[in-house]
Amino acid sequence: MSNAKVRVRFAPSPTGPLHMGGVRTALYNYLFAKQQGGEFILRIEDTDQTRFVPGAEQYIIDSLKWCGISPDEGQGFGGDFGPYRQSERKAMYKEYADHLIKNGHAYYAFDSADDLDRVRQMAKAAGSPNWQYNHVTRSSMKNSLTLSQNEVEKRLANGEPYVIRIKLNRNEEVKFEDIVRGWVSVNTNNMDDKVLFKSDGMPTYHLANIVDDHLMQISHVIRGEEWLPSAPLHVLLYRYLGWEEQMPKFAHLPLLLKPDGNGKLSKRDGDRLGFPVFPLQWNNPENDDQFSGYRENGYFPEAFVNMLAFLGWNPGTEQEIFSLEGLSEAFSLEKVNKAGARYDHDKTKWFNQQYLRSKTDSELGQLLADEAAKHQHSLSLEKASAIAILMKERAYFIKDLYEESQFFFSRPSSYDEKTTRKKWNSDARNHVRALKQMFSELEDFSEDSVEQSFKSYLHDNELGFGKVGPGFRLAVTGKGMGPSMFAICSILGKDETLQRMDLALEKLP
RNA sequence: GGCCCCUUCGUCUAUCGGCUAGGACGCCAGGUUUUCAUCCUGGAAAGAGGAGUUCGAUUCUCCUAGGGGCUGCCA
Repeated sequence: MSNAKVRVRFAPSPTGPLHMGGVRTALYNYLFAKQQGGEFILRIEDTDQTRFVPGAEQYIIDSLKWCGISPDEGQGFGGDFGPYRQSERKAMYKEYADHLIKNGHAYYAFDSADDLDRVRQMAKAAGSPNWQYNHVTRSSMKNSLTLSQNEVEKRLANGEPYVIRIKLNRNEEVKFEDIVRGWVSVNTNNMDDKVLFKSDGMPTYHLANIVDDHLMQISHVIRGEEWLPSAPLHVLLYRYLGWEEQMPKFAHLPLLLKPDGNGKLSKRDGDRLGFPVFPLQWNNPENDDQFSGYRENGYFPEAFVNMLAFLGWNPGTEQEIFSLEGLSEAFSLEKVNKAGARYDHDKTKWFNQQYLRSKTDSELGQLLADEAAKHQHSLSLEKASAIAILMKERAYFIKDLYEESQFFFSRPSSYDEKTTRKKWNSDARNHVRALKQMFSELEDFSEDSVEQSFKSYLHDNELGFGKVGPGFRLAVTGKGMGPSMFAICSILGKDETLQRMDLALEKLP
């Protein structure tokens, strides 16, 4: 490995919200950078002005921040290699395209989009589905290879629209070593003369990405597998630009696949299958499109990140719960898998549950109190913590914690129908009445005290727990199941508990 | 269609020529629990197929099949 400083970039295009596959790419870049003591850079690839979506760039920045993987440098984060938006670097690219023309590795092409369309249609009709602008077809097109120099200069002087295409040699094997895949090799006969510079004066991704990576001194290009087919083209560009010695190392990541059926995870899968595919909720300002986000669905960013890290990578040990720091220590590109990873929503929920349980009681209490406040329930931190301790084993999300705790906040407005039918009878009614009498005489209404009192009642009357417990629970909480009744009573307090018992005696049949 | 990449339990994965193929999620059963949840124990569940290399292949090579990606003046 070279001794150059590690600098990696995440280079999304602001054409919409960043989906979880993109977040994972960003995460792997971040982890690698942190582990190597390098820098993680955010570059916005907005060379296609027709696909600009307002708010998308901010969404990307907000998403990275929420995940805790903020770039060290880049759009929105400052740095010495800016600007970090390709549209603002527009003026830089032409010189490199010109350089390629001068050294014979690129040429002007004057074919209009309509021309190309027509040729492709004709080729298709003739049974060839994939017409390419390449070393054989370029000789019958309008470009600086077929037109006289005079003609070319005239067209340029007249301001005729043109693009600049790379000129590929025929039958040349292009090889490079990918960190996750090993040697990859493609013959130029199977590649085409890609457009490097568009007629609107903007570079295409291919040119911009090489120029910027070089200028920004990027050491490793870590990106999705969908870029693998164009990697050889990029290698050639480094070569033709004279930068091959400083060419970054490549690592092409496996794709995230949809949980059902085939294909890569797409933005519509979430709504279809009932889980978010985006980190944050997205409301498209231009139409009514709305996509749910992990944040809004109550996921902890640590859980989301932990889950994502394991989709395509694992540390080789049996540890699965990792903090961000832990991940960056354990991470290695060599242990990234080659095959696509199918997203598993159950596993994601499990991760969230693990993180919920790992919170301290007071953290959980605070989160529960916050959640309750959203629903106009004011709750002391002390009480919230007590409830959280009791309820956390049955929650995946904070909102579960809140919803399952409803009976603490308000008296039963109804009673569980099944439990009423099965457990509420004249005996149950008598027990509740007797217990109420006993409890009313208790000075100490702590969990232990209530339990002791309750158990002495059972003992004195030679009753089993099952004879009295369910009716008691039903009376106080309206439910047929839940955590320890003694703890519940203690949290509710003596007055409230007694009043609820009264209420039940009045309302239940 | 062409090119490239990939292929271990349902899913995420471990194994870097010699294992009863391990773990996690989910699922099932039993136990603990007044109930539910938790927790504990156990269970079902896999190296696509075919050749070759080798004393020995999940592991290396090739072929086939299957899956995925790319195939735009999109990234």
